[in-house]
Amino acid sequence: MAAPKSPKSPKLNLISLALLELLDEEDMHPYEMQQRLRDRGRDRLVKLTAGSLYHSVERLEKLGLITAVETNRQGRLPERTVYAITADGRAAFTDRLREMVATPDREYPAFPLALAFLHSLERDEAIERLTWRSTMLEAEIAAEEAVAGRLTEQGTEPLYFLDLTWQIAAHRSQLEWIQKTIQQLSTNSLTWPAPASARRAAAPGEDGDDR
Amino acid sequence: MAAPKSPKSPKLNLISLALLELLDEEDMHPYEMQQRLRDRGRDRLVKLTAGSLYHSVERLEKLGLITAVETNRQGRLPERTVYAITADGRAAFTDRLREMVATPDREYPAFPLALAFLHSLERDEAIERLTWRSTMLEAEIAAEEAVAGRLTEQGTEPLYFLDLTWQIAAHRSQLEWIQKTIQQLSTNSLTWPAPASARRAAAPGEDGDDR
DNA sequence: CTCCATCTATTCCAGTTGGAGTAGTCCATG
DNA sequence: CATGGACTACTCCAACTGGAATAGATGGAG
Repeated sequence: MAAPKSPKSPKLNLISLALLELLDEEDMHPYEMQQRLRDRGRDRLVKLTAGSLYHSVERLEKLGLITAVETNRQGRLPERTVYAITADGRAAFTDRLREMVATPDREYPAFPLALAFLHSLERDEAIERLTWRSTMLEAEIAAEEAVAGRLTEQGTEPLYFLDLTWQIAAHRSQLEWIQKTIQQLSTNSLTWPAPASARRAAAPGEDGDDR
Repeated sequence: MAAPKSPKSPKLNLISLALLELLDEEDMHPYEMQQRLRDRGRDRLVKLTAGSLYHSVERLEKLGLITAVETNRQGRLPERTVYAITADGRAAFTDRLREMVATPDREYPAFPLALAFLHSLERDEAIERLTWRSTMLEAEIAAEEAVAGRLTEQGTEPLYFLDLTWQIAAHRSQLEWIQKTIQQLSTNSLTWPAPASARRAAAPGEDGDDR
């Protein structure tokens, strides 16, 4: 039973995982995969571009996780190759999924770095920008909650949109943190230093120098 | 205005931003940048590899955001080129920073996708894996809190480790969500469908939503 | 004084990614 | 029945990433 997990299988990326799931339900050709992923809204969880998709399909085939089962052509349109998942493919999907569930991945989002540098802005500007961010976040949360509401009304099992409830929870917590921080900055309970960066007013195209 | 913000300046990536900050303090050569970034623990916020670093330096130079000011060599070691930030570089740094603070970036972490697929594991295994994840998260939080505690004792201004407090808050909220979800799964208040072995006959109707 | 591990410093290259391009079909419009 | 826009279906390529390789320097153990 145990497919012996080929020597050094490279970690499947997100697109590959999404593709394997699709092919587990039905054989199809790459373009159809793209459409289906979009229809399911998977493009909110995975960066979806033609280039990467076709490349991933190729790689999955080389790894033996999927196989071409048929090629056909309509008129003079480019040839379409229909792929099917293999037993190894199913195994690889579950393996990778288990791993992704169990282990937090070291990822590098931009915002923490921005926070690390926040002190190089002026205090007032920092507050302003953070406020902007919190507004956008509020909008995002509202949109997500609308979707979640609709799904619930339709009677979709919550298990099927765990990703959405996760996102909502994450965004709510982020929003709270930001609002709390704005508050602290405004009341000076989080103190701002003499900005060493104040000497360089980073206005582009400056010619006059500093007083 | 003098510097009309070059036609289509590509978005600076995280390394580039970190490099610009370093060079704003002092001229230095690439290897030193690497060391300093590590010393400051920036490698927690930015994926730091030699390849990307040297490549970024090259690109920054091409963009005119930094310039080589000196090259020297010690013995027969490879030549070191010392770089300095330019006025454009300073401007680009602040611009990008402002943007990163203000706008939440569409990023694609792995966990939400894993959650979207969670139902293809068996219920018990899902619980087990999530429990594992929560344990690792607890460890991470403990480590981060230890660091934060030390910094506070040393009298470092909280403004200078906002990134850490952010991470702690984020991780705490994630931990809570996971624990709550494990709870719901265990008590069956979040119901599991026919297990993985029974392939879904009726596809759950996730509608394509907007936004 | 020689060997080895470790540090200094950079280069190389095989993958990946993502945006742009290509090329044919299908349909509505004037 | 030419014209343009939307859709189908890939293909290409420039840029970026990250791991490995290179190659000399340095300090300490035997």
